[in-house]
Amino acid sequence: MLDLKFIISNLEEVKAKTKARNYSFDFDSLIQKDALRKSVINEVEKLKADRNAISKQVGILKREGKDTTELQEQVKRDAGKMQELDSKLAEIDEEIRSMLLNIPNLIDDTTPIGKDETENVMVRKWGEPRKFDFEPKNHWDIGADLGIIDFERGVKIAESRFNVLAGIGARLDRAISSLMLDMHREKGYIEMSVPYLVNTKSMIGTGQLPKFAEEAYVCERDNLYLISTAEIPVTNLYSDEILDVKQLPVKNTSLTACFRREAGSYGKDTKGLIRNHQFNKVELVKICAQDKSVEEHESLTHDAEMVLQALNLPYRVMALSSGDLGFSSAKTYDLEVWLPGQNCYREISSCSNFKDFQARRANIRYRDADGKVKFAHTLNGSGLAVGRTLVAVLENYQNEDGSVTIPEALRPYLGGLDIIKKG
RNA sequence: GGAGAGAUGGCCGAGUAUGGUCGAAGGCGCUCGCCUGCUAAGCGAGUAUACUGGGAAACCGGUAUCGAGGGUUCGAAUCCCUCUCUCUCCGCCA
Repeated sequence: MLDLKFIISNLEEVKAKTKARNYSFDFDSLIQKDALRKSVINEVEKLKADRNAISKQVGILKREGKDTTELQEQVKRDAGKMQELDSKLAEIDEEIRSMLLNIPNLIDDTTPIGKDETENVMVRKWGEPRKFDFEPKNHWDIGADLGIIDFERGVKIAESRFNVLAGIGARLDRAISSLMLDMHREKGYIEMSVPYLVNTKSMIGTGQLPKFAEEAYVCERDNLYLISTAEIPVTNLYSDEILDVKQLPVKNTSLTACFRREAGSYGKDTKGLIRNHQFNKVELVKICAQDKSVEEHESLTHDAEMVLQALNLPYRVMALSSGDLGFSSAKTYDLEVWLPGQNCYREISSCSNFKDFQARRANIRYRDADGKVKFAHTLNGSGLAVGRTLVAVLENYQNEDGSVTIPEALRPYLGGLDIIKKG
């Protein structure tokens, strides 16, 4: 959520930056509403000031045993008017809030301007794609052949885009998660185990609601939502709290299942593990002081990259262009891992700096060294998507005979196992 | 699921019977100053937020906020209603 005063005093900048992300918003009606709001406030507060003064007078006179009937009558005359204005004001406030909740974050000045993902900018590249002397297979073929991914039964017990990992597949998934959590813990992140169901307030806090309601699974009866990312519970852990600047930065990591309806993506990535309704992800979340988020964003991205390096998976870092940027983010780096089976780089992590956008919604603040209470900056990134990492391992480490070599870094988590073979 | 208790500032906690001088005692914490050869202790002062009007600003005024929403009243932390959440006991259960 943007600060209304900031919008008003920097209207042209806000309009331009909103347009840069292909968003249209009627700022003029927001400005009008705000003007209306101020005039109503003026009117009603004048009435209330009078009322309060008279009431105080009544109290004093009563104690002296004097008659106050006339004063009381005087206040009664304005009671209806006050109530009317109060409810009008409440209505206007609600309208303004709902408008504000639907305005995306301002893009950071270093975010490249571009119409969509084709204009994302590569920041750096790590590792060289392996040269195969055979035709590399897709992970769904590798997984099915090895009997470690069971797509049919996933569909049977749930619906399409659900899958089952079996045997070494399940263990590999767990090994990858453990490696990630251990690496992050060594970097000072605190591991958190959090609810997978959250309330509406939390969904609004991080920006999933009200705008993206169709993306979320809902438990209507209990008014709870399945999380689409650990960002939601882990960031909202600090909602309505005032942290001390000495506690910052808060650095948390959390492994959760993530649930996404993937509405509107029918036909895309229907095969394999790339776009499932449920997947595991290790998330990194930071809460920091306002002047620290730029460097914290860089280091968070670096922390996510280290997992790919530990697994020796080639990747590139892309700065998302304004047109591809998520609603709440000011700046995002996507990590894209090389997938030889599909002969392309695919997103495996998204590291974003939200600045104070989420903090305003979730009311996450801190007391700075100067004693002032300020909105914190929030950041998060996948570190990494576990399912997609599994995909990358299968495709990059596949052998001609259909077996898959286990990356060195994962072997300690698999009792020293170094290769997955058929049968 | 049944019965009961509760929700007050950064935190703890009084106030609720008897509505008014309560933005709210006291304590802790924090900030500044003093003091002590360091540390601790001690002494003094200060210490909510949002909105809004005026002002270049420092600042000054107003309104709101004691879980949320509504009601009674000239006036509500305090009385009434609804809701949410938390805790305790019982039941059930991984």
